[in-house]
Amino acid sequence: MARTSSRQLSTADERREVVLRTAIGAFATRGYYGTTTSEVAKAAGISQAYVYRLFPDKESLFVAVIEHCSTRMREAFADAAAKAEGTAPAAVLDALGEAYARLIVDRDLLLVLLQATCAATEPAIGDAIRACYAREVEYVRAVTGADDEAIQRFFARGFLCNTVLALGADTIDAPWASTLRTGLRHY
Amino acid sequence: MARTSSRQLSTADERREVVLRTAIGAFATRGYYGTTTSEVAKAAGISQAYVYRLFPDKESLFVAVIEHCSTRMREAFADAAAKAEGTAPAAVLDALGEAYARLIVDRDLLLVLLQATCAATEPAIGDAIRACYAREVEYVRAVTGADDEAIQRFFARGFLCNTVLALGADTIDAPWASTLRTGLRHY
DNA sequence: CATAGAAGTAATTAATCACTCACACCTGCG
DNA sequence: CGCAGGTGTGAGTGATTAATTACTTCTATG
Repeated sequence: MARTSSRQLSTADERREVVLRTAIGAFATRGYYGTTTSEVAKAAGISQAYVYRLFPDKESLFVAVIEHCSTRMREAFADAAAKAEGTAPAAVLDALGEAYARLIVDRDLLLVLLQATCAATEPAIGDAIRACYAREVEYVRAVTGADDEAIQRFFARGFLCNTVLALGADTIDAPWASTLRTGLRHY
Repeated sequence: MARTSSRQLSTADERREVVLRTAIGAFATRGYYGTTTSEVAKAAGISQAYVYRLFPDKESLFVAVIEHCSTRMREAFADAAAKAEGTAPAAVLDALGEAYARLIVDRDLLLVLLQATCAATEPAIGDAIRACYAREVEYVRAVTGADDEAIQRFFARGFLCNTVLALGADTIDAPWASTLRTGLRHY
């Protein structure tokens, strides 16, 4: 039978999806070490024990979250790149920047990647976030054809955005904050 | 009597200094939540209990570490700015960039600021790191006379450096890593 | 020398953590 | 219906944590 809405239980795969999505918010605000599995469970509306049915351990869950965010980011880039295909490197980069600006509406998605960077000394997490940025950089290179310098500028701008978000500088009315925000698109 | 080297005990102020300096390394690698007061104590060569004689709690210690790093950074900028005083904004900014490149030799100093950014949802830590960047940005503005865009570029480059360091991308031999490193000075 | 007070710690506390296990409930299928 | 297997949890486990307490050792000074 096709999945009916009269079902009370979800399949494990559906639950995993829910946990993954809700865990983003938790990890984004308090990072890997600062987030407890109970908080994740509560956010997902399940018991803490069941988190361990869906993921072998906290580290695996965090790595899965990283990969989820990384994938969503690349999908957003792919959308933008498809529309700007064949134009000059600078134009494609600009389209990707636009995609990034729209992505930023969901602050948590980018903050998770920042948090992952901060927890990169944990081997499995370091591997995951490095792989994420490796894919990201090579994807941008492939789709834009831009040179090293332009790609670097693109990512530097991204990291700036992340920092502004993490500091809450996007909602602070002070010269230093608006200087860091200069020219950043937001929706 | 002037402080003799035959003393076995340090003064509390001396100890506080030592703890502050050694705690930088601990907090830099595992962040605020991930670092235990025992690790800090061990690194400083004192008992865990004595950490609480020198600082009221873990949060105050971390805030003190942030301020210590922030101060050292501004001192480095002040040195560089003094030498480049009176030259064009771009030249002063370049001198500050050079100072930053030399500062980066001590990875931990910058990583602490990155970790503080990630823990900025903790109110006291957020206040400290925001104040740090507020001072930093306004200092750079005052000493260079550069416009918003140039200052923003300067900090974006700094955040890029921090991320490269945190990822270990400075020692990775892969295209994505060297693309992110493009043109970055290092010593 | 005696002693006040500072330097320093071992031992402990209460809370919280990641993780486990035994068990209950639900659901599709023969 | 019966029952196999998937969904889900309550009630723990031992380890670790930030923070405290009660105590010892050192040292400057009168």
